[in-house]
Amino acid sequence: MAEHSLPKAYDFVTTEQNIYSWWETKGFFKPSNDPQKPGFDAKKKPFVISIPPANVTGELHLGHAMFVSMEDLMIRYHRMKGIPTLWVPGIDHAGIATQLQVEKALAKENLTREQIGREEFLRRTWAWKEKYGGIITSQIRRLGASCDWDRERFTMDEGLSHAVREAFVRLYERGLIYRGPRLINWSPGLKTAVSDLEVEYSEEPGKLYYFKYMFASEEMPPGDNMDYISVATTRPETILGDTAVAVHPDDPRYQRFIGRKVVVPILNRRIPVIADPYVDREFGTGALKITPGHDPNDFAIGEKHNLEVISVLDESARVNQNGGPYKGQDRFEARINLWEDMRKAGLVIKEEPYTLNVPRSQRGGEIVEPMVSTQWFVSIQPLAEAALEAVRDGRIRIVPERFTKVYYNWLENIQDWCISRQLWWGHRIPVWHCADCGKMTVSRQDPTECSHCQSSNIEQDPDVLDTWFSSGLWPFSTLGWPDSTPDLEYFYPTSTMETGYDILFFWVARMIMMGLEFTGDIPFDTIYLHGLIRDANGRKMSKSYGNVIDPLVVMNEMGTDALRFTLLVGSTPGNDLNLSLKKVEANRNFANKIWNAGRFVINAIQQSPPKAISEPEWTLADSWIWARIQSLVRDVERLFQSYQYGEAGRQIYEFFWGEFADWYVEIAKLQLAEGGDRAYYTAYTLVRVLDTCLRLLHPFTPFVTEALWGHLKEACLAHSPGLSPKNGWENALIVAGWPEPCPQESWEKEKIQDFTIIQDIVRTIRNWRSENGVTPGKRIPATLVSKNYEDILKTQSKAIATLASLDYENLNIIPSLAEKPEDSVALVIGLVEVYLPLAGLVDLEGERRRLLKELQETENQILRLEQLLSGAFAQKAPPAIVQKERDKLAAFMDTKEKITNQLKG
RNA sequence: GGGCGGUUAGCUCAGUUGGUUAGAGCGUUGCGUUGACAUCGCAAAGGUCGUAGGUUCGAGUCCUAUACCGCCCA
Repeated sequence: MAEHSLPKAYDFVTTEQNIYSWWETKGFFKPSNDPQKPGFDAKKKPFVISIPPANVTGELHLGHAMFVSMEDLMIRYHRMKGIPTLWVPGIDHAGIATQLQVEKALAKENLTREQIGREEFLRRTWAWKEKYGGIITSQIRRLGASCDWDRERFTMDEGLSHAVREAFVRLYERGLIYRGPRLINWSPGLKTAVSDLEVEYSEEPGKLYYFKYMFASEEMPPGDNMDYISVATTRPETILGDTAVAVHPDDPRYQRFIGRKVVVPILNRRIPVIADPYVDREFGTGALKITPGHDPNDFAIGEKHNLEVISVLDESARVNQNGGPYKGQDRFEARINLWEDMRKAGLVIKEEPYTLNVPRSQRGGEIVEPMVSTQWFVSIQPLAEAALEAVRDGRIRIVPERFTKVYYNWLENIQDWCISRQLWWGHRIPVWHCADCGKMTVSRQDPTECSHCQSSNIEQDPDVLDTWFSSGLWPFSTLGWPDSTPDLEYFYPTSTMETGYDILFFWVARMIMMGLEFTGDIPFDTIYLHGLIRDANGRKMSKSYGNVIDPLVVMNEMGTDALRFTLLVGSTPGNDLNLSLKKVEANRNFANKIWNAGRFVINAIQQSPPKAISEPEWTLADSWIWARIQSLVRDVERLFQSYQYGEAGRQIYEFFWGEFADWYVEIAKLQLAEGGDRAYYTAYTLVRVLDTCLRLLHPFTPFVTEALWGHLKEACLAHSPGLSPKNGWENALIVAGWPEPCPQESWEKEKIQDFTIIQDIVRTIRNWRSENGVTPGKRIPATLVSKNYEDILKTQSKAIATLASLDYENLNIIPSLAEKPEDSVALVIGLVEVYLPLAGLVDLEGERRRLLKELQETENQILRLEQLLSGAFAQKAPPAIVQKERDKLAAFMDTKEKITNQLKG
């Protein structure tokens, strides 16, 4: 690349592609200390992240963009610090989602999976995975993800499948896995159990149905004219599965009925009236029908009272043989028909509008049915205890801290984990049922015979495991567990788990439970949770709203760096981010700003002498920018250490644009024009500051910084090697050293103060010019008066003149002035007075009003400060703070005097 | 019902050991382009930091209560 021909605007399209493949082929993504390579040092502590595996069916969305940006930032930061860094990428098999994709393809051929059989179905699914599984990883690369692709894993890999089987068998052997009928959430559409976490409750309008539960006729006590209990339900079809009616034990309305029998409508089964304090006397009629087969609360009551559990629906949620005449009807159809029949039988009392809490599947929204079903479960209690302890005792820290409470709350109330799914795509449960003795064989290797009776008449359990079962093993299975591989030995436990707070339960908690169980160690010491990304107005992105932002489109239009910077800087830990394209646009501009500042610096290198003749004499601007960048480095380090990446990014942005580009670069132009050593040392400062900024920005905006850094390095080496960093240039910015903070030096504060005065003077003059319509190009004479700062002003006269568009030939700087110059306006900036000629530009009356307004404001401040300093503040506040306020007061007094004098004149 | 978060400029949001004139981006208004950058520059207008109490010399920041919005769990 010819150094003279950097394009005028940053071209992210070609840059991104070139840079990424360069990084990858150069092996920069590999850990610098690798147990698989010679020279490995086991004593160096690595920094490790295992990626939250993306669904193999997935298309890149902003959630991916967020976690990749965040994790890549952490990885790049640690890598630049010289820490051996590993980021393990991978994808998961996404049981249901993938199976649906393949079934959809089958449907196009008019086939179902049942028709082609399990084996053929799996063959096709693997083929599908081979074809589409790489899409998501290539998209993750586009985001700049610096993961070690040689270590990429898939949850259905041989190795990870091995880990899954080992985990299952170990839990089984410890007695923590059991199989049995329990009430679970059933998806009638998918015909599988689904996780409690995958059910969402939505409020929907419905009805509350009141009806009569008639007492069994043979029990009618003489003289009691009450022949029924009225009961209300939102789901009449479940009446078919009722096995009791419950009332509150203290409810005087019903106490006398407890223990008697009532008759299930239409079916005529006899069921008892029971007493249970769970019943809410205020709700409905105060009497509750109990359907243990189709309601979780009723199931619990049923267990307590030893009630029969009747399931009245089949796996498609049609009424089964227990539903008498309604057999074969869909659950909603049966609701209507049963209610109609009850109306005919005189059992209906009334219907009321009622807001239902409908359980819907996260996937597709179908209404989930609580059903009794034989499934596999993990006894979660012992695992949960250990997982709680690991966070309680501080071995694992959650950022932001408030989520620890959420974590505790969930684990303290956790239910046994239903791990079986009635799918074909997934890890098949390693249990074989014997047709002869009926016992189960649980095995790491596929057995040929029953371990109990040696019969070969065995068949593997048809179910597969919940995808989260394999994801839970992810931090260690990806490193080779259960084998004690060099990777596992060195890289485990990993360092930080970074993910969205929405999968704290789904995934993070499970990784902790399983990590502790199987490795005896925590899987990571820090959990960093980011928020969810919403649209510009805070609405959830969804296809039906049409407000989905596609990160690929954004990257195509504005560049990856712009998107990354927006996501990283716009977010605070654990808080949702409202993403607007305007923000991305602003950050695209920032990338362009970086690029152009770089072009300027490179040009400066080329225009300056290749070496210096004497020792440096730093200008005020030089010293100021040095002091400021040191301060920035300190702040950024502090913020990174406390996970405030967004704030760190913002500060770098402000420094780069607002201080380096707006002020230092402008003054540098003058210094460069002086030529000689002045130009050389200015170029030196420009290079050092830009280099430092590029390093600080690299984790945020890796592409533009890497590209520009390469040009900078090249320019220095070609033109003035003396401008290079002390230890020379590294091979690439991605592996360049992170700027290390050093303690503040004594000169820094003063230089910053002095330069701030120059800035104030320039700003005030610009402001005045702008307000008075003096064209920016017009150079005007000026007189600067200041006893205290005469010297500084004199050395900076050229800078002040240029930045404020003053006529340098007619700029006077003097310690004091006997008399106010004729026809001029005075601006007061602290201890400095600036006189500008009116020259017919400004009307005197307007000028007088301006001064009066300023005087008023100054007097307000004096009053405020006098009150402050005469009160308790002066005694109780720290002396340094008080002194600061005293100084301010003195400055305002001075200003007041000056303004007053001017008003006199 | 329990828990958590939010409420700061027209919009979207920063503001983490409390330090005394509250910031940014976008939008609006005015002015400005032949060498780093119009993907820009220089300025301006715009805020009783949800409300009410409290702690403190000092509160956007800490405490209590409360309103509204949102999320999670049941």
